Amino acid sequence: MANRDVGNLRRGPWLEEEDEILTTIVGALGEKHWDALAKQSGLRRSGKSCRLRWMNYLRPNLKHGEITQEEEAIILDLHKQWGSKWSKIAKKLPGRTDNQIKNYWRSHLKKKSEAQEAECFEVTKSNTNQDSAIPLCEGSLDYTGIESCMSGNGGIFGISSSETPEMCSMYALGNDSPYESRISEWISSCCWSNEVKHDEDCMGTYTYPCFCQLGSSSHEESKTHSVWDLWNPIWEMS
DNA sequence: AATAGAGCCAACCGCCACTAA
DNA sequence: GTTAGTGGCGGTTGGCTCTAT
Repeated sequence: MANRDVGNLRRGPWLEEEDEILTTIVGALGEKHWDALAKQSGLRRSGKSCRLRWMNYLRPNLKHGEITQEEEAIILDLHKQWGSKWSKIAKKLPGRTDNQIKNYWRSHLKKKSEAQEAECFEVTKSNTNQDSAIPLCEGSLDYTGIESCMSGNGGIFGISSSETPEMCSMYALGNDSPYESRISEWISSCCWSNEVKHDEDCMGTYTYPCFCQLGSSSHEESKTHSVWDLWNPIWEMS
């Protein structure tokens, strides 16, 4: 990466000497007032650049090694819950920066996650002779499917099976949607019912009877997936 | 050995929120 | 209430390294 000086400011990779100066000045002045700190340091760097270098590389207690399997599992799980809230996820992984996690996600986990997402698609062309399958877990939600999947215990929306998909949609998108508070009830009830098999921590994958709509035909089958995959698209839309 | 393509990651950019004047 | 300054965040860029051909 070539240095690209702009005006009086240096850009591009940091030199060892610059790191030493920045470490010294942050030690003396603290992690604040980055613009003033940058000027006082004599570094030809912007305050933003100094802050970024400190936060992502020089800060004490940062972990520079590889992401562990435990950390990877946490990232995957939290990304399912929160999406690309990297700084929020980073707070749960001491020593890791949001930038590290973001880069790791893009280069290692995105494909893995997408592969898991693909499992959500009801690809049963051979069974139905349909050319296209309707994804129940993607952004364009099929509320009929969701309702059917989730209504066994009242559903996370608080609907009964007699209510319409439109009502389901309305609840999910409304400001006073009850799903957020009901989801924990739903999870706990599912965990202890015969209807849904659960894994060890009750927050991972579930197998539940699922009513699948494929084009004009439909069928019923068992489905194993994370509850968050059903919940997140709704959360993002609300 | 040379080259192309993919993957990785540090750094930058632009936007937004917050705060003080 | 408005404006300017600042910090924080997520998305993007681009150079370096590795791997396959």
